[in-house]
Amino acid sequence: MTTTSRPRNASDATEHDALRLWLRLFTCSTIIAQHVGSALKREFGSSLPRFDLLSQLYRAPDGLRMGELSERTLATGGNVTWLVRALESEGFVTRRVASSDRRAAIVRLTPSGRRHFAAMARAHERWIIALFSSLTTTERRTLHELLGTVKQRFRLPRTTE
Amino acid sequence: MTTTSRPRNASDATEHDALRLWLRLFTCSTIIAQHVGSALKREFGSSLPRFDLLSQLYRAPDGLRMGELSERTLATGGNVTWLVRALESEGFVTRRVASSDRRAAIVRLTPSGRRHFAAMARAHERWIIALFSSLTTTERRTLHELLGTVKQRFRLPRTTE
DNA sequence: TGCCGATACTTGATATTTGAAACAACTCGC
DNA sequence: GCGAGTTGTTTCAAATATCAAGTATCGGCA
Repeated sequence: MTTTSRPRNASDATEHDALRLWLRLFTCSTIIAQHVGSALKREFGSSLPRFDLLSQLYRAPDGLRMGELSERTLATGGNVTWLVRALESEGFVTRRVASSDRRAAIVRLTPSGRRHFAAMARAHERWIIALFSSLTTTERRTLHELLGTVKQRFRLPRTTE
Repeated sequence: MTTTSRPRNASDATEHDALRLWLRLFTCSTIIAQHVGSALKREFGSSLPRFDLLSQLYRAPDGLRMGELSERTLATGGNVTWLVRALESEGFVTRRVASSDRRAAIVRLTPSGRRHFAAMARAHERWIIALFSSLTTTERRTLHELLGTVKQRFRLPRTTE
């Protein structure tokens, strides 16, 4: 069986289009994530999930609940519990019971955590800029918008299938 | 906090541009991966890494070495060993020592593995097409090309930093 | 030959992630 | 106030991933 040339129809192209696109999206994301992740580990003894979690807290001066962290970082609940415990033991975050709801825990950055994150963020920024430097500003914007459309798809109610 | 207008310089825009882009790229990829991964598990008792590995073998009728699998799937060596062992025990792949190099193992899809993958691929294709259906053909092509440029960056020799 | 530095892969210890079940604290209608 | 269902979080075991170190083989060369 050499060079299987099976018949193609019009939709075939679309299908392969979408598949190739997904493959490439996944590859790009994974490569960059590995790149950044290993750099974070090497230079800061950290990781991408930790960085991601800290960055959410950095933007939320009033702290966030575990559930909010879970949503925003795309990590599962159990994972957030685990990450926060580790970061807490290193003194980067604190937890306190919410006054309004005693089930909920509010997580905040400590001053030390804030400094730690700021340092990582600076380095992170440099790496990312370098990685995307092969695109023009316009291209970056286009890419951003197209991905926005894709992402949109997930906010909508379940598709009919 | 309403429209905090802090001083900006020219590079500021670029930086945030790149960061936001990376964040969105990562988010899109992760969401789709979770979506597809859980569907693969639910309907086929499989996972994205397994699917990925099988798809590489599907395209390589002559089989692939462990090392090649590792490169192509972006998984670490140890992980590939682990995955292949699992798939082998389920009868989806076989391993044999390469005749040319007794260190190397050549992995191939079994007929059963081929059928298994084909079934998953059909479903996978449907999901992906649905997920990207909010883009026009042209947009998909543009996205694909832009990501290609980004990916390119990693084939080049180390950047000066 | 016989040794040396690469290579291809596996192993084992450890780290991380997931998913489902378990808990405790909420809310609401009564 | 009292259950019944909800919600926010943790726990625990199983699945998966990583890293470093180990084993076997190779290719070449003195």
